Amino acid sequence: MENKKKSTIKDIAAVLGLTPSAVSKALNDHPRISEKTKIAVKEAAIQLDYQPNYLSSALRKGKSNLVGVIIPRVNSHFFSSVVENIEKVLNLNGYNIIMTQSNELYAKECQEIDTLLKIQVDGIIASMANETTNLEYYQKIKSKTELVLFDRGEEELNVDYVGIDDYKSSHLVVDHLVSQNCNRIAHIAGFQHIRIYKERIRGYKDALEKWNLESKENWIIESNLRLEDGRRIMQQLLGSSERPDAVYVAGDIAALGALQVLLENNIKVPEEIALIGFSDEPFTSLTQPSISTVNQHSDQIGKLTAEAFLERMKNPKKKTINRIILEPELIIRQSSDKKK
Amino acid sequence: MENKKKSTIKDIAAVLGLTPSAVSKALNDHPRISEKTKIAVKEAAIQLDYQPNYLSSALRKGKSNLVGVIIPRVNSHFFSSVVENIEKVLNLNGYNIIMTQSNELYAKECQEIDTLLKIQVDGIIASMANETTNLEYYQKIKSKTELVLFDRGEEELNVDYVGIDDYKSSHLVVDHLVSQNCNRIAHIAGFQHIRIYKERIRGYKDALEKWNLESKENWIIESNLRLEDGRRIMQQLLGSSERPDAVYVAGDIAALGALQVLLENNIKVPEEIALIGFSDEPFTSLTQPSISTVNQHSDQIGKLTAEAFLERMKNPKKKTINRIILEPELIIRQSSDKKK
DNA sequence: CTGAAAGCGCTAACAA
DNA sequence: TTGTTAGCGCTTTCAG
Repeated sequence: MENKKKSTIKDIAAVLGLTPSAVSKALNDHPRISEKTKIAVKEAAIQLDYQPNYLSSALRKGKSNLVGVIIPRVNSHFFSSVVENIEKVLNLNGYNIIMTQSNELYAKECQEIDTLLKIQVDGIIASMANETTNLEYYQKIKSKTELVLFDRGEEELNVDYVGIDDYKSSHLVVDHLVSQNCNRIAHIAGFQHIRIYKERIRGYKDALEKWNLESKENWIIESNLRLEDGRRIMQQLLGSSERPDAVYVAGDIAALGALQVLLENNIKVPEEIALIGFSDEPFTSLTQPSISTVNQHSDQIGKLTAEAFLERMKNPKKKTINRIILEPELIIRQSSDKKK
Repeated sequence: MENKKKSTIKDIAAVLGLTPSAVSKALNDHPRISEKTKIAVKEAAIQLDYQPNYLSSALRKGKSNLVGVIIPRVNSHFFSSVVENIEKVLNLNGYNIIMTQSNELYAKECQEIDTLLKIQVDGIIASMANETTNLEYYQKIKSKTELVLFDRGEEELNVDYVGIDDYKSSHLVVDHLVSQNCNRIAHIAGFQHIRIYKERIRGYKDALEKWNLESKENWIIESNLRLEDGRRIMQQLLGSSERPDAVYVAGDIAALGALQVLLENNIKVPEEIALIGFSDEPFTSLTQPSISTVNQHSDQIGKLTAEAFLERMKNPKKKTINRIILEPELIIRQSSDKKK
């Protein structure tokens, strides 16, 4: 069995008859080291299959160049695309990311935060779990390191944030539904304690008012927006005395559940009931009928979030908070387009 | 602006009039420390909002309790579910995972490997990128730390492996298609240089032979199995002089592309051409018609891979290699079921 | 241009 | 039961 031996700068130093400090400087292209020794050192490093030890240099420098990224679920196109773009930008700037998922659970989120802090990440980029109402752990992050939020973030935390205009999204949705002659529009909403969902509800209500449409309280139903939530609530809406003629769902997965129930009940979509989701998950274009939805520009969000983070790292003491709000884009598909 | 100050065992020691080493022992429940001081230390740790520093303890102990996980793409149900299950098991055993994705690119994979090695992970769990043919970097992992592979793994590397029986999968698929009276079965394959795809091709050929069906070389087309590959190859097959009456695709995404082309050409699925994919990605049940596919038991693979890793950590010198091969399961949906 | 020495935060012998 | 000391691998003054 081969030996799992890792070589260190000491080994390189020994081979070349130098001191570890000289080797360290050579490897880091320190200006006051001769080109000759630099070349020799780098040569030897390759020979010995030298791999720098992050732990020790991070410990010494007090900087790990690691960034923790916490997302609710990895298996969602929106979040994984955001992370991909964050990673792209941060890698170019010498950072590596540690991606973790909360699975929408508060307890898991807290655990992940603690782990990341123990690992001594240089900062944390996060989108909060649905369950999270207690901001204590996020305050803890703030007291120990840098924090930037995207999509699901609360204003009270007073940190840099990148997201879309959720209020406006609802207007786009309602305006479009009205143009399709819908006037009994229900909203399968996310939990009101989360800012983005609250904004979507607020936008929905204001848009209804704008068009002089009635806004029934039992047409706004909050939930976790899982598949089964969409199914359950759609069933509930179908059973109610006053059926809506359109349903605006604050998440695509729940919209899919709602669609399943509609089809199982032989209800024509969009003719009898129109349907609109949120996030532009890829599967929305695969269903029959395809689901109209709102594009959140995950690539832009990822890029801008990473840039906000880098900016914050350069200037940790800056007091002004950066809030970047992108324009949402309505994607009209079969589930809400009666003309086709 | 609040101070981003992290407290250390020194701070705790100072508060209680102890030495750092005593505090360290107390925090780690060392037996030769009195209950009284343990309680006092833990109390003070909470007061000071103490967060252990992984870097230093890892450096000292030569063990980071970090495990690197490299997957081709995070945005695939199969891989994200495997990772989720790996994480579950490893967390229970005191490990944290660092999840990275190669995006199917060899260069990215090498970069991720180097990063993980620098971070001094205690081991790496990986599923290889499609592009990877040069095993040099995997040899490098082996020479520095522990390695366990799942799904996409090569036998020559001679490391612990968890996967399904790909050869048998193809038999299940072909047997089923034959039962549906298909006898001109094409195969949109993965690249032959990857063992699992080679096995699927081998199984496909042997199964055809078993049923005395002709096996045309231009009915086996290798590709990257992306959506556009599925589209392109399906188009090619439709244009060929001898059209198949069934297509077995080695990946669900490519199968989706193939389905799109079939529908665009008004070909009845499964009546004119039957279709079967691979991996049981959730969207396969959403398409119209839904896509038959092969279930790879991602949860089991994740769990068993993590257990194999833990076993290896307990006994790094063990020479015998563990190869765990699970039974595949054919999931019959509309795209291949003519009776419905 | 290179060397000597100290130290990041923590742990583990060995002493006391 | 607690303290002393040395050191994990690397960086960084400060000397030479």
